[in-house]
Amino acid sequence: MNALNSTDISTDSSAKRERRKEARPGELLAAALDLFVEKGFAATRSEEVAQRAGVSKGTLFLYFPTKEDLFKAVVRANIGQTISEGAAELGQFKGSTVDMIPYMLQLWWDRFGNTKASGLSKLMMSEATNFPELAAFYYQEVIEPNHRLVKAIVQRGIDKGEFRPVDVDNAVFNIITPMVYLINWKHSMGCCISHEQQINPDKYLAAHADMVVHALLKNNSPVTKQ
Amino acid sequence: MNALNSTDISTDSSAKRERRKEARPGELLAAALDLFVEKGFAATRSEEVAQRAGVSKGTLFLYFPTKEDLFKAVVRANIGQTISEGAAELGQFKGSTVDMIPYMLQLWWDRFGNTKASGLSKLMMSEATNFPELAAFYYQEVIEPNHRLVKAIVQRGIDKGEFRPVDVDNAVFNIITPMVYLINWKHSMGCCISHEQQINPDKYLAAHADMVVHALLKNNSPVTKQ
DNA sequence: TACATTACTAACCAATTGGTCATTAATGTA
DNA sequence: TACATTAATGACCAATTGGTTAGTAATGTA
Repeated sequence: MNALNSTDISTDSSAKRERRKEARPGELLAAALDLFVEKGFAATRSEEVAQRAGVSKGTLFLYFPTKEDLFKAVVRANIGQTISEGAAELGQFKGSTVDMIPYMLQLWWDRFGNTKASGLSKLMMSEATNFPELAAFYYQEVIEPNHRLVKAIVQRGIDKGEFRPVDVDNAVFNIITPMVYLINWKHSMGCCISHEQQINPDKYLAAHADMVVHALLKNNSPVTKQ
Repeated sequence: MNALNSTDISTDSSAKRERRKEARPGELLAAALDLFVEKGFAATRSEEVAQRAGVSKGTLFLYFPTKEDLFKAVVRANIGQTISEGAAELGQFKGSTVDMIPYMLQLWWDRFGNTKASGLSKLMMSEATNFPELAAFYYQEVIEPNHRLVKAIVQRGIDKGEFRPVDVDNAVFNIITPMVYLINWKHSMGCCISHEQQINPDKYLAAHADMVVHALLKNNSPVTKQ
């Protein structure tokens, strides 16, 4: 496009060539995360990744030897920190476990669910069978620690006499899976349906917290707030 | 392999050529479902689909003009019947809603979750953004009816005075999403982790039903069975 | 200003693969 | 048995794309 003004040699397309060795990997990883999450690994063209990061395809392969390496780097770059942070923050919670549940869910949403990194969840689910070793890595670095964290909270509630003695390991799923579903939804079906069918995260979160607390509570004595 | 016994002309590879016009589409769709679920749409080679169905690539394109058409046919071929069946079966349930919940979950698992068709869930989640119109179709043909069904049951419990008056629309998610998670897990991470980390569907289902019932129950008076 | 270094580019290559089509052979029929 | 029909094949094509590399230009330095 813009084929006319050929007087000036420097067309729009040939912007200034920049050398920014330190910034490239991060920008490429960010672009790749976006595209992988949106289109899947195989359906994403590596040149597209480069383009979105503002470099040529050659530059992409300068920093990541293969497309698979790029994928692995994307996963590795976006996990780890959040869970340990959240665990630390929850560790010093002093209130009742009943209050802790909605607090934890909100924290999880703010720090992960509402973040670009949450796209990893759907990405890993989609590509798990294509990258088994990476899926196993994701399991032990993300899923398993998350389960341990939630399990500890449920156990705390039981130990303090707030919760009834449930099957803790399976109760964890009841707490976590609706959250995971919400983020996966956001990155898949959520893009394809009409506005009025969208899930409202705030209401969803509140209702879920309410359900979880009632499911665990020993008796139905009035909860802190409605 | 097996390059020696060239005496017999009919090698293993050249089996008898069969003409089975009626059976081909179904076999191709079954093969495609397997592979799409396992590897994703883009990562699945159409020749592989043909091979698994026992035909040549040419035959595949004889029945499905393009790979996308094949994908759409796979989705369309695997939805519809189960939901209405389940709805009918649940419609004539006469017991308490408390008993209806585990019954429904088990029914859902037997009729859908434990079936090849359950792979559709992960498939649609993976490819939703690549096939938005198909995702919307899946939403209104599968997801929405499912939600309506579960919603009716929760509403029944409230109307009969068994359940407390919860936010019905969001409570539905609490019931459904752990089930969806289970089948998605089975087709993704489940393939990549060690045996002792696997989810036990029976325990998972039982624990989930227990949680749901307790979450909805008006008071904690003893439930039918432990 | 001349030179060395290297981040970056773009043209290019080789392999893959969705899709086509002329040919082949299974089946029905007279 | 001869012929017509058509389901099925597999060699083939064109387009795509992961990955390479020779060359270019930005930057530091003497």
